[in-house]
Amino acid sequence: MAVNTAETRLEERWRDILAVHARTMCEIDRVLHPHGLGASDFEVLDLLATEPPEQGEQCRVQNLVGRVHLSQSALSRLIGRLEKDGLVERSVCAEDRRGVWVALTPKGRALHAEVLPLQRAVLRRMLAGQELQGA
Amino acid sequence: MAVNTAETRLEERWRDILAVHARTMCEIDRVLHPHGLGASDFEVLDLLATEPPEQGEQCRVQNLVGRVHLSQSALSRLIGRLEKDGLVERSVCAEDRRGVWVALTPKGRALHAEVLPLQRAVLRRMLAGQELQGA
DNA sequence: CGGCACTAGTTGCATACTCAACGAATAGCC
DNA sequence: GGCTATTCGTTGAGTATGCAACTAGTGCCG
Repeated sequence: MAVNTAETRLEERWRDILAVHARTMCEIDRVLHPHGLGASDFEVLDLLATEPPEQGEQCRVQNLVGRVHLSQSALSRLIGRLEKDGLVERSVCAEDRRGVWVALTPKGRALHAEVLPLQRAVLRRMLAGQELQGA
Repeated sequence: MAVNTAETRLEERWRDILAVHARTMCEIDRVLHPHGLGASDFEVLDLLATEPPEQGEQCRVQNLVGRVHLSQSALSRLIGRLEKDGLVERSVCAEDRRGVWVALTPKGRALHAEVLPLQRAVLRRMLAGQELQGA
């Protein structure tokens, strides 16, 4: 019975994660959609925006993979879409010519600043009352 | 500063959820793939398997939507795939002929029993250390 | 130099997802 | 009965994703 209980709690916890994830993700998508962004797009923009500014918000694709929960190919295409929309710029990395620098354009920075409060608001709304951890 | 901290914690919590979700989901997929299942497939099988047995593990599609984090159309196609693989059976609901009953076949029940321990193991592995679920 | 292994990023292909539109059955209302 | 609104499930179209294969560049060892 003790084992059974532990199993059940694990199961419940997983269901919770699934539920919170789905609801929040969906809501972020919904809120960002009018601005032409999806949740993953925002994640990348956000990462670039919070890069050490001395880098000029520049970042190797390599650095992004592993911080976003996306395959390398998906990230490549995502950056392609962002570039097409004029939100980021790609440039070859001089030191290692295999690499690609990705940088936020002014437009990208502006859009990020615009939608950041929206995303935060969703987080506050969806993650509140969920305080199972912390404290 | 206080507000800023709260924002940051929210952000961190969201990142945690994202990370745990991605890692666990991916691992479940990896473990289930050799058996021809994905994570969503298992979720539906699991739901059907834990239905009140007096129903004969039968369930309306309607009941499933809302318990899986999938659109109705995605669920419809998923059930289609499961049916094609002989894991579930569809039948029209006599009382409300718009509805569709979905029932586990013996093969489906057997496969569920086979992979359940695998999924549980992943949960134990990935969700442990994330939170000492005390008690 | 030449060759081999490895890494970075992109692309072809197959698959699964969402949204919107649809067809069928039901429920309510006159 | 007949009519409209609603619900249930499926299907069409467009998009995002992952895997595997590919190109290009680097590093190492001979």
